[in-house]
Amino acid sequence: MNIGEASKATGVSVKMLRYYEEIGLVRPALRSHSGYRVYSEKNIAMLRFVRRARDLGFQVKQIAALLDLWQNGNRASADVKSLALDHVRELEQRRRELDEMIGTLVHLAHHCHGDERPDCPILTGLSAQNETPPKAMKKKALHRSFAAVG
Amino acid sequence: MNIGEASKATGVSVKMLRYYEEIGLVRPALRSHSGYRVYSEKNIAMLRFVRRARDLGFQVKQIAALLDLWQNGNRASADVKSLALDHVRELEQRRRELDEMIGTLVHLAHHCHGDERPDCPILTGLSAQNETPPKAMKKKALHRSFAAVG
DNA sequence: CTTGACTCTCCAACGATGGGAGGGTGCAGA
DNA sequence: TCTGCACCCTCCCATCGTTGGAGAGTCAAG
Repeated sequence: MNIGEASKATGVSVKMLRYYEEIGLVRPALRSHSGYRVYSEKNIAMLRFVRRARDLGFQVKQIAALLDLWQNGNRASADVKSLALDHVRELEQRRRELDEMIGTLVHLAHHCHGDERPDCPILTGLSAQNETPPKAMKKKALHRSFAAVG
Repeated sequence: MNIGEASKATGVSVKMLRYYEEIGLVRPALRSHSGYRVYSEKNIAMLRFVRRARDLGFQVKQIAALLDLWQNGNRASADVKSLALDHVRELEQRRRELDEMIGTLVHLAHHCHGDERPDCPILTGLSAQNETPPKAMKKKALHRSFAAVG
């Protein structure tokens, strides 16, 4: 199977297939006589696994750990569950942050008459003296990103 | 006010202060005789505004629009409200996606006994034949990131 | 004058992804 | 066989917001 077919079969873009190989998330694919990557059904299954984990918001490093467990017959399901639940907690944390943002914005927007007049509580709220109104934001820096590709 | 003090006063890191200037989000700061950036109270207020908008998950481009509105006395509050509500919708979309991930993961984890045995429904769920179980993921690619710095 | 804390600019990295250039390959049809 | 097209290869660059460091200059206190 060529890389294009593998891409269609897994939902992972050609670019990402090469990238995952480059960063060592998956083992380098075999090559044809002319240097084309060749994928087996086993490879395809693994890549589908990777894609689903990405869809669930796992980061590549976490997926590497999951792949290890997946391929290791001696794993304990507790290890997998622990990884998964750690991730759930992280997602829930992000969710709380989103909730807070949404709440604040909705609150501000609710007090904005939204007509042609220039005075707007959203802007005055944003330029208020203290913390982001009305609740304080978390203090720890964080940096998250995720993507779902279809 | 030097850049370090401005950073403390606004909660924006020194690095980001220079970056925001570089990308044109804020006007270049005045300079002292020796080339140090000097910030006025007005600058500080503007930077606080920027930081709060970032805390609310606005992207830099959106903040630029907000800053325009903030500084433009002739703005219509409807414009601000519209921007804010657009953003709320985007945040809500992200939240739905998070919810779906969390739901799927919790469902999988719930069916995992989580002991020393190797068989684990989380892994088998991830390697299932079809879409990410149990619900299909969204099809459109998306790429989001946010940060809160304290 | 030295020392340390600050500042400057420039360059690189992160994470995951997309885009494109410039070149080789494989296969089908004329 | 030649041509053309779709595919593949490896590079490099851009994104977005942010951090880190190197190498050099500046400021103020001791």
